[in-house]
Amino acid sequence: MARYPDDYKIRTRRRIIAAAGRRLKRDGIDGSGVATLMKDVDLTNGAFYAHFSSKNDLVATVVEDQMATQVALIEEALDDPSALPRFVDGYLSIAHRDDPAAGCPSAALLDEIARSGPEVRHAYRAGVQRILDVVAAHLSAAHGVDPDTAWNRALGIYTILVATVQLSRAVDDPDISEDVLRAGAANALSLIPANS
Amino acid sequence: MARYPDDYKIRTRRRIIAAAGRRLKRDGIDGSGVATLMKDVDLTNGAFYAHFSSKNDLVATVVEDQMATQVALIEEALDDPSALPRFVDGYLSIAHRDDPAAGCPSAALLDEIARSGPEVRHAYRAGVQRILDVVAAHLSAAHGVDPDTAWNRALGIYTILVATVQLSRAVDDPDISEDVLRAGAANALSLIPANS
DNA sequence: TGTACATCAGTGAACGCGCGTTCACTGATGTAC
DNA sequence: TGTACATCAGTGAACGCGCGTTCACTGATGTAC
Repeated sequence: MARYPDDYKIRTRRRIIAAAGRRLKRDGIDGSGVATLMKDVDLTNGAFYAHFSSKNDLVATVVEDQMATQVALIEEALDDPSALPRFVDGYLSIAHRDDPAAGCPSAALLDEIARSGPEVRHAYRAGVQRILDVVAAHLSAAHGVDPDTAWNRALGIYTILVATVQLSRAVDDPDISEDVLRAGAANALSLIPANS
Repeated sequence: MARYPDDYKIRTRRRIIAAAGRRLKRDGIDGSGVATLMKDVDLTNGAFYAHFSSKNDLVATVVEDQMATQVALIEEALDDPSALPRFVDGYLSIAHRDDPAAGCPSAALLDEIARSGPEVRHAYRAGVQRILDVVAAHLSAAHGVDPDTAWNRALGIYTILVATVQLSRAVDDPDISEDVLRAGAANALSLIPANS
């Protein structure tokens, strides 16, 4: 029908979403302009509105996509009973701290998401619920945590991880930043019972 | 010497800093323009540069001021041995969740501070260190926590509080938001040993 | 086989607007002589 | 006592720029007949 394959446009859309995920996590929501986002995939600003109805539409889509990626990543990581402590160490690594663009959307954007409109916050909530469900299930299955308290425990670990990375990025002293990461790991691990 | 009292200008400066603290926590750093910040204290944009050398200068000053306020607030709150759990409940209250402008700067701005320049991050680090010192000292004195681990423990409580409030604001479902606050309180309290 | 038209992803200029910052100016008060 | 000048916090218009969004247009391909 046209010179483009059937999935050409949707592939471009996916490229925009992926690149915008990195850009938003690096520069923030308010800090990323539409023209820049399109330049990241070698397109011009005008083409943006053939793919999204507004910047807000893109942001909500990106948050949904980023959270889905995070769910998949966690599900894959928690494949064996000793996996959670390893995941915690990776999350609280210097590599993650120094590369927000490739990292967790919550650590990079949570307070900006909190200031966003209903679509963005809806997408975030759906994602975070799935993450907490996965972690809670793992805590029950692999660590013998009472299912009634597993969700609470998952949330404790989640909040420690997110704010620890935020804090390690915000602080201007490299030694303190590393201390923060180490302390965060100790605290997160203290919420994980030894394997049983 | 002039029609103004000696402290007139510095009082205006303080008014700007206080109003900007509320505005930044409500709308974010990138979301708050200089003209709006000045309008908040019934002045025009031009007068801004008689008080600050740049917007960045103001933001660093505001972060310093906000963190000093937070330190004072915590020092005052932790006056007796049973004070910390009460502070946790207040921090994780619906009132705090629903009023970012009057609340904790970390909960409102931490990831935007992490993206800021050295001046802002320096001001933040100085403040957060004092907060952690105060909380760690209280944990040792009032809860018998080993001084070697008190700082770690303080950081665990701090990160749970900050990210829990961020999360409760980001989520679009009121029931889940309240569950998050409750779970955050349970987790934070679990890091505080019973009084001894 | 040739020509007219349809499809479609993307271009790039333009819209009005708000951004951070600069600067000539205002107007009220004080001092000098 | 009157006048010229200094001080000072603040005004408000203007600077160039980037924002989100719109839209007439391009150019390559396909279909119709």
